[in-house]
Amino acid sequence: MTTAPLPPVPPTPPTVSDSAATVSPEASPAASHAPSPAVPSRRLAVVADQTPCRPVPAGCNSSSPSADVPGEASRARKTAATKAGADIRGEVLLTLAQLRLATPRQLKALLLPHQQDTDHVRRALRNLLDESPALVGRTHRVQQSYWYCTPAGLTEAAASGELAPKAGRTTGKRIAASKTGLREHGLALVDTVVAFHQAEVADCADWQVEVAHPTPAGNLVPDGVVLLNNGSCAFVEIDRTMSYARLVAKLERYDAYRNAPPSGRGNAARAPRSHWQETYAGPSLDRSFLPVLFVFAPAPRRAAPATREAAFHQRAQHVHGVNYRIIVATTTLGQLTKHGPDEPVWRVAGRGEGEERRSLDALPKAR
DNA sequence: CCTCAGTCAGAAGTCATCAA
DNA sequence: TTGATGACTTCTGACTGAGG
Repeated sequence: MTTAPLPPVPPTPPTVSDSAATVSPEASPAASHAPSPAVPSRRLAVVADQTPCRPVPAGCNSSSPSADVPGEASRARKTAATKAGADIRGEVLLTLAQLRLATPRQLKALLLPHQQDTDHVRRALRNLLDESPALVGRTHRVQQSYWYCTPAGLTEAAASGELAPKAGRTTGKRIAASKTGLREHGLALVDTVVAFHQAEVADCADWQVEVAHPTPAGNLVPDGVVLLNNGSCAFVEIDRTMSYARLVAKLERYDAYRNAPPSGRGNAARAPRSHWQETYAGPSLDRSFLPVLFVFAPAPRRAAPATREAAFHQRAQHVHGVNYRIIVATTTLGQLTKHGPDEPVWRVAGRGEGEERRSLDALPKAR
C-alpha cells in the first residue's frame, strides 16, 4: 500500500544498562539548567528551557552593540552560533521524544526559526545518530527523511527531567508507526505544532502527545493536548483518513470524558472532582471543559480536507450541540499553516454557527 | 592536541514543468 | 506519452576555528 520503500532496520533497541551507561548519574541532573563548567563537553547537553525562538528579528545585525567591528561582530556571532548549536542537540532530542517523529525542516521551524537552512538541525541529528547507542533513528522517503527517538534517546530525554511525564513513550509500536502510513499522521500533528509555535500561541514544549484519559467507556487518547499561552488547554485531533462515523464516535468519547463522574473522595474543603477537573480545571474549578480542535489534513485517495471538514459538520450537526456539552472546532491543516491558529480559521461544530470562522480566543466556552 | 560545532561543496534522488 | 531539464531537499565528507 505504502509506496515508500521499507526503511532499513532501525538501531537495535539498547538494553537498559546500555542507556544507563550513556546517562551517568551526574550527567542527568536536568534540574540544573545552567550547564556546569565541569561537565565534560562529550556529555549530551539537554537545555530545554532555552527559549527556542527568541524575539530577535531575523538578520538582526544592527541590534548587536559590537556589530560595528567586523571581526568582533563575526566572532560574537560565531560564539553565539556555537552555543546555540551545542544546546540545539538536546532540544532536538527532547522535541523528538515529545512529538514522536519529525522532519529536519519541522525541527528547524520549531528550534531554529531564524536559521536559513536545516544544516544545524541535521548536524545535531547526525551527532545523536552517531551516539552509541544511537539516540535517534531515521527512515527515508522521497526527498525527505523522518527522524524519531530511539528507546535510548527517550531514556536520555527522560533522564533530563525536562520531558513531560507521559510524553513520548516511544515504544516499539511507536517506532513502527513512524515507519508506516501513520507517520503521515504524526507529521501532520507536528505541522500543527509548528503552526501554533510560529504564531506564538503555544510553545512546542507545551504539547503532550497521545496521553490517555480515562472515561467510563474506555480510555480517550487525543492526538495532542496543548497548553496555550493564555493558560488554557485544548485537545487536538488530527484527521486524515478516519471515517465520519468514527469521528462522531470520537466526539461521544470526549463527551463521556466530560461527563465522567468524579473519581476519588472529596473532603470538607474540596468536593470530589472528575479527571478533567483534576487535570485541567485549575484549583478553583473556574475553567470550562477544554475545546476539542479537529485539524483535517490531506491524505492520498481521500477527499480534500475542506470537503471532509464540511461533511463532518453536517454529521456533527445532528448530534452535537443538542446532547453534547463540549466545544468542537475544526479547521484544515492548510488554513492553519497559512494563517495560524490565532486567526479566524476555526469553525465551531453544532451550535448553528453556519460557516463563520473564529479565532482561537473567540471560541465559545463550554457549559 | 583533541573534540566538537559550523560551514561549504558535491552527489544523489525525486518532482514539476515543458517541449517534441 | 516520453524524455530532458531545472529546482528542491537531503546526505556525506572535508575543512576550519573555538575551547578545554
